[in-house]
Amino acid sequence: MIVKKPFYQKNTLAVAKNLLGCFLVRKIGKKTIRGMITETEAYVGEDDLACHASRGRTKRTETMYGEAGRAYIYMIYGIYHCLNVVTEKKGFPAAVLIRSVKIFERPMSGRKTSDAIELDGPGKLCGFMKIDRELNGLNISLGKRLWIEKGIKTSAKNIRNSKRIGIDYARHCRHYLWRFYIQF
DNA sequence: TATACGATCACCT
DNA sequence: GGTGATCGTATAC
Repeated sequence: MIVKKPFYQKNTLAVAKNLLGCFLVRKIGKKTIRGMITETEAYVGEDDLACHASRGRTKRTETMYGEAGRAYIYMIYGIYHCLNVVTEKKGFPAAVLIRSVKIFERPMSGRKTSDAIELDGPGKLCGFMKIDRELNGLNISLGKRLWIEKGIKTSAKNIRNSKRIGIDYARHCRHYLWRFYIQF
């Protein structure tokens, strides 16, 4: 079941938690890759110094100011891409960074190991799923090329939170516990 | 026009 | 623990 727009219009911290256990789906031609979201981070508004929108509305952050349920994808360190989902009301810049997914199905038939593939890190995730800025602004509630489906049930018991990664420059905001991950 | 740096990762010690 | 890769973006001049 494809996650629709109202899901993304809620409070960003709630969406970040709700996305845990959902499936991120990427369709490339006939191939479909489906991975369970295991780690997210929230970036909320211009007052959040870790959020790209803290420097105001620019060409790059324009997508974050748009309607909920769009993909905000940017390049980082010249080599990697990061995938975010835009949340909350149109005009309010907020998004959830998808940091990690776990893929259970085996990519190659005949492989003996049934180990899940851990895509632990936004750069690795985008690399494996071939997500780049070409998909920036895509409406992911339509179920075309990239979307999210309802997944396993999670509860407060198996959701953990911590400080966000790699944003030590964000003064007091770096202390916010806006990173969420699943602990089974 | 020029410069500084980043929501990362792999590899090094 | 630390560092280099590598380029788009923001900001300063």
